[in-house]
Amino acid sequence: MDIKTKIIKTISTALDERGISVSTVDLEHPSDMTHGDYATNVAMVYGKKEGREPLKLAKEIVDDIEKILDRDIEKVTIAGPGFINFHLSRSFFSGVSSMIKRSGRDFGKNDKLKGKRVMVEYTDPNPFKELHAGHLMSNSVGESVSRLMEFAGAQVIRANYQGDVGPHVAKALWGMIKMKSSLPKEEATLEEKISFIGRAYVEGSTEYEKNEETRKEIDEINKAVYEKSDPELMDLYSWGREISLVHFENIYKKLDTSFDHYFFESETAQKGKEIVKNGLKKGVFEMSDGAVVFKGEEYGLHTRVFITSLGLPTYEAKDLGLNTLKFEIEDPDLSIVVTANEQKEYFKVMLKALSLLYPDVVRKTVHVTHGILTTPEGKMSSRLGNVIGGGTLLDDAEEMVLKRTKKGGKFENEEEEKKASAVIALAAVRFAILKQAPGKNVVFDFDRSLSLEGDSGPYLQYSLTRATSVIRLATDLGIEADESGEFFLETELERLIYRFPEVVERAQKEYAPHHIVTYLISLASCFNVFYAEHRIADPDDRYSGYKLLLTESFQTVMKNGLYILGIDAPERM
RNA sequence: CCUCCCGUAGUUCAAUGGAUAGAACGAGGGCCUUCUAAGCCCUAAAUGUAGGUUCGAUUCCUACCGGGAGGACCA
Repeated sequence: MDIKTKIIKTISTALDERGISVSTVDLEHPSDMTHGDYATNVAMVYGKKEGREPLKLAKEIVDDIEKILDRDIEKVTIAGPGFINFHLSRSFFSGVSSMIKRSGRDFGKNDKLKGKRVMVEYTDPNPFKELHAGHLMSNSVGESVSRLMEFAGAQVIRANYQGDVGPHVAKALWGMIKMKSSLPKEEATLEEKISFIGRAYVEGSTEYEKNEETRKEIDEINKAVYEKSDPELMDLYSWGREISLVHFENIYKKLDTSFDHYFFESETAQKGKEIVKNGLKKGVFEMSDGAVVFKGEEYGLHTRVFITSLGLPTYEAKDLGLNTLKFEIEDPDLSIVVTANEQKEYFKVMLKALSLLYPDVVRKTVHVTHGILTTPEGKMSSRLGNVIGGGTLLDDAEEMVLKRTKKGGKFENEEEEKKASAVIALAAVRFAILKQAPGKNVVFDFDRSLSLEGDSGPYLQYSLTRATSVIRLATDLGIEADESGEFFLETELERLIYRFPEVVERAQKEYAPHHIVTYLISLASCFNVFYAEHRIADPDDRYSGYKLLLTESFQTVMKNGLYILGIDAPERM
């Protein structure tokens, strides 16, 4: 039994003996560490309910608890309007450090989803369009949520859904046909080919807005792609699709994510259409102006088109296909979909419609949203030309880091420096995205958002490399880690380090990686203070063994925490 | 017009209904002959407005003000 449940049990027993029965006991960490390590407000809450003086009730409870105090709890005190504060003991802290060392990579894990299969769908870029900074957000959130689920013992299936059919594809194809003379040759670089497709898309979508004639042509192309009716067009289509996908793979590699399953709109479209047709018979959908729509108003939502009057499935129909297909193929116990929060209302409508046909699928589906990324000038849009490319962003970040490492990185050779720079750059990007609560928008200003100092990914990595390096030194000096820290000065570091599993649990429950970020920042800060105030690798100090043990447990927690964020750490920096 | 989200230091973000609202950047001042200064220490600086619920509200409710997203053939 861990310390938290032990304290809760003790409190509820004490309450029970006074005839006060409670379902849950609120136990929190006081924001001010001088108030102890755990605190409860039961005396205030139940004192009021039972018509008793809170302070008096608190005193009675404390008397009861003191009778069964064990070695993990130093003392129990009453403070303020009736808080009961628990102060953990020296032996608890040193015991925890040993336990963390034994657990290693498993420290922080739990078995809340043991044996369950969880599918997480994220990133979702569209072939023929640029993978932009927004997809990086989806990727960072999705990857971190995936790892959180793995920390709960689940088997995670990473899925990526890519829109390889639809109007945006038709626009790009139209542009490619128009610009056929400058079509890159086979031997051209991938960048040249990608850039060509990008220009073609911009050309197609601007003309689509301006020109009635073009609009018809593009609609024709759209239909032809769905029906695969024009072999020559399909050759061009396959060429562009393939190049986009190879380009995406390169970026996924940089992001250190790999997917187990790729879904494409070309495969969900037909299935989605059938679901809608079936639903039309059952009265879930209805005809309106030649289109098949779902009337969301009956459920406090809004109406959306699922099949256009041209007979083509929209995104909503494809999503019906996708979400049922997931269960046919992998049959997950939980299906998590990560998208930008601008799709929140849309998703409600789609899921409502789906729930009327496949209630089981919807019951197991969770929608996690991330904020949209805006530049200081406003929302990104390809029309305004202020879209930040995902690949470009990563490259620029790496260049910025390289500039910093040149100033004084501690690398053995240039190859290591280059490799480390990529790892540090990714940390800066991931951190900037994951530091805020999910769903909140991010105003992205390159220089300010991608900080290498203060609260940042590199700050976390730096604290870890310091720990790693001092552990190396201490080991060389023959210092051995041991628990005999009984008389050693208490630090905030040990009072934070054991909380990691609780933080993980909360982040899992809320699908909110930023709790990990917030925690790791204060943990790193505590370690840096500890590092500044104490000499760890000191063979003449009788407590160096304990300091080493504490450093090792910090190293483990930081490593595991960074892993959840999708951040790797360099050996040196 | 309707629905949803958001208003916290100059700026970017935190705070399961709890105790003195935490950080970082920026500003000012200090700390490297001792384990990595991408670090540490000190100072100044914030809950949009008005009510309500509560022993206690940044958090919950109502109204208003301000910003964003969505709202029939895009994704």
